[in-house]
Amino acid sequence: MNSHSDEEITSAPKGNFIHKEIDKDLEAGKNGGAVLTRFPPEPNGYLHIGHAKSICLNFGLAQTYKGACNLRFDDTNPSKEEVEYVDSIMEDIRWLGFEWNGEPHYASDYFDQLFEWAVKLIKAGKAYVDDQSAEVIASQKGTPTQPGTESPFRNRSVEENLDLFNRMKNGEFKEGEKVLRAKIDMASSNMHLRDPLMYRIMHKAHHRTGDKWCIYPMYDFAHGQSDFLEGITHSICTLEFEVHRPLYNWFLDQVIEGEPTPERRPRQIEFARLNLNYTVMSKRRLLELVQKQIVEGWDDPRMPTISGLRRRGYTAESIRLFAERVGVAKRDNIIDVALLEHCLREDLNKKSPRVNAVLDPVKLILTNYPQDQVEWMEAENNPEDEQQGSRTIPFSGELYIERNDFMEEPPKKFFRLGPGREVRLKNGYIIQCQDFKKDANGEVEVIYCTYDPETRSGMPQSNRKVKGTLHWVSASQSVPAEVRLYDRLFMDEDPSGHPDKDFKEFLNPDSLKILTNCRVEPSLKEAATLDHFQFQRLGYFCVDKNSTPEKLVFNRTVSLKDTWARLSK
RNA sequence: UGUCCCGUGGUGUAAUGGUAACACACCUGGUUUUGGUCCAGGCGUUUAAGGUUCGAGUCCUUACGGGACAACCA
Repeated sequence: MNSHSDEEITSAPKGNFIHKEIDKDLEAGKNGGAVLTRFPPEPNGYLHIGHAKSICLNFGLAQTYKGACNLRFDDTNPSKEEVEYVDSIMEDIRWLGFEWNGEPHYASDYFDQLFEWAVKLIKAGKAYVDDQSAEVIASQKGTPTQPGTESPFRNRSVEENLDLFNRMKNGEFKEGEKVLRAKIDMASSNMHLRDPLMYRIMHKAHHRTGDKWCIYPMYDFAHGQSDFLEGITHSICTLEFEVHRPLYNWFLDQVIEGEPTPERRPRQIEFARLNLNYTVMSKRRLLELVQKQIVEGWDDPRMPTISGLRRRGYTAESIRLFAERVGVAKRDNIIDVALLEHCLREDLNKKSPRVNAVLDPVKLILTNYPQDQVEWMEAENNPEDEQQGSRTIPFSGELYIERNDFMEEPPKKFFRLGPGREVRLKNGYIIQCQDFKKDANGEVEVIYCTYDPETRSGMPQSNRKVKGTLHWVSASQSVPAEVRLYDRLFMDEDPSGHPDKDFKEFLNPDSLKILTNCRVEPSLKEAATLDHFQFQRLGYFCVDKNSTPEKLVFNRTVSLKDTWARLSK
């Protein structure tokens, strides 16, 4: 009878503190029960994993409350912003699996309205034009512990302010000559309330409004009002804007004053931004990596950008899962990148086919295998998912195995090949090492083994227990490939914790290793760009965007959890 | 020295004032034709001290610790 409310109770999401705040607002009947969030990037760089957290939060909130989420470009500073960034941001959001509400919005859409509101503040005696230089204004601001002093221009008449502001707009002044400030309280304990700047002069073309404007609003004068104009109900941002909230509300109060009570009034809620160990997240630093060509570009697979992660082989699902697992709170946090990697493995484990590849090949000859014989062995594509079926792979008397799968003098816990030892070749036969040959440098050149014909995979005798199982490819049927092993870019756990130092000190010299002699099974010839695979026992790989049918290139997305690596440590 | 925010295992996130839970990491063991996956178990009594209460991670006070704020950036 009352199944509706039962359902609501049982299906109620756990929810973070933001859900609770929204629930409170809803219960109080605010905003007519609407929930409209927004994701407001400044188009001055590419989106990174930290933005992904914010995107998942804002769009996720919209989904759970059956509301919507706007995309708004916070483009109030033409000196930093470019169309390239606008495009990449939209692509990345879509790739993550989200669709914004209607058309994208731009703070620059509201320049006319903001100008009018500025005039309104001037007329109300709440804003004034200041002729002083940036340095003088800064020195009058005081410090967090000492009050500021008032500008000598603070008490200009409304008429003079109006005239000056219009002339600012009309381009009569040079950059830095004048600014418009809000008249609040130079003694406030909150620095942001000490007559903050509303407009500055910039004789720069804007990527959308062109040369129409030469004065541009500051973030504080644009953001809250943009939220208000769009009908945003919950304006979710990161912790550093906490001290801006009184100003956010102050501007809204001024703008609304004298108007009928608005249907919706936006409310700013702050949460702690994402930090990942071994990872630099600041846009300034990432831009530096790109400009100094320490990385190939914004989508370099070592970058924490969404496009970099994508090229590295991260799936959108894994990033959404990660965003869910890191949670949302107000505590400063440093998430272990191992969690990100875990989320990826969890997703890739169930969807990526297992294939054979040998990264560092050494030849293995089966001395008792019929010459020129080729057998096609059946191999499951994914033991985690029968639906993915199976394929056949060529087996012959001349194979390649991984160089480090053979040891001349194996230590105790080494389960793989050594003189006299037996191992299974995955999907093949059990073999025994009889002999090996070294080259002039003392490197193992060829390993000679015998195979046991009764132990072919699937045969009755094949159940015999052996300690190890190796992956392999047939020497003549396998195809050459280049494999790029990416590691973390920084060695320091907290590279952003040393703001004064040149971060080059913390770069990991092994962040990229290019292996050119790899061999992969023939089925990979037809691999499509960005498809991901689990290379048996080696990790998850994807085809790099620069790969061609003539030259296969793979990126290592993430390694398998490697117990042997830990044992040998 | 001011204002604001935050203190729960190694790392994160939970817990109508009522037995501290989940995930990652780590450690043990089991299954396995991947040293993967999967399964089972182990690892904290909530920064400290007071107070309110039958009962406090949760409320109050103080201390201590961490963070933010002094761009014509967002």
